[in-house]
Amino acid sequence: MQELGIGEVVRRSGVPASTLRYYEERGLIGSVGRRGLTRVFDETVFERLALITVGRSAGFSLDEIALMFAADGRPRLDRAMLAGKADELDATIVRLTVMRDGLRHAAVCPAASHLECPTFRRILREAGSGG
Amino acid sequence: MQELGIGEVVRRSGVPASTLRYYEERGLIGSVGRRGLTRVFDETVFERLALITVGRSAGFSLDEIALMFAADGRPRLDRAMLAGKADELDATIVRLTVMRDGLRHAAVCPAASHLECPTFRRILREAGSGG
DNA sequence: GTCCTACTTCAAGTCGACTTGAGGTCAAGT
DNA sequence: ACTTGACCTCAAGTCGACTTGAAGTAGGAC
Repeated sequence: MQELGIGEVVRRSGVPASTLRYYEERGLIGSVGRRGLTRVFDETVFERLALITVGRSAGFSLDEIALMFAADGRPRLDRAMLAGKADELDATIVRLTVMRDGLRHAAVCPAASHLECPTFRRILREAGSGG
Repeated sequence: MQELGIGEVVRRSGVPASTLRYYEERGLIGSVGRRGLTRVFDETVFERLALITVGRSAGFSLDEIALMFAADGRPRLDRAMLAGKADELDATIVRLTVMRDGLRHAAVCPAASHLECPTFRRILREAGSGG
């Protein structure tokens, strides 16, 4: 597989070098090795970065994301954890959907304040009880 | 409407008093007034807190959430902004859905490492390009 | 040989969102 | 009168996720 310098990874991923070093330090991405001092990555780093980005925007911490990578070690626990995370995500998706609908409504609602709009308030109540 | 002390709000919302004070300072919730030194809230605070909670888990900053409340001031801009936020949310929801599917798959996938699983990698690629 | 560019380390700084702690007020109970 | 408990303010601390800056190295162009 092709070897990549950090600059190349920065260019192709848009992730700053400082962040890449930080992720490596945290064990989220692994450089293949070193050529002298400088890190050498391979193509798989982009997949990991994609997963990190998506995971972050899903509200997972870097530690949690790191756990998802841990292929070695107890796979049993790992898989249960993944399913758990999927459930968490499901709940989040529901809440976001409610929020999105609320915003869409508020954007066209004639009420002076969104908090005075019955529809918006109902939506909020649902979000509060459901989440 | 019924007047509530901060302790009551804490009990019914689960939000710590320190956080309530902080939100008030940031202009996210307004106490109705003061009775002596102590803050007095009314029932609408729960709706606001619900919106804040949902908004936070949707990845909005407190500043952004504060803007959503601003009923006064240019309503035109406000509504466009709300629609924009709704679009952002839509994108987020798509990404989360992809992530959730990826996790669900990984939870049952027989591959040793999730990164070796073709399905998982395809899902990631989609997430990366779509996000 | 020295300049440039791309990399390196390590410590410290930043930012958002809170939390914690010290010290004070006030009303009610004993 | 005094203690208790719920509240207050304000400054400082914490935590996660990075970023920034200073100082150094390694390899190629001139």
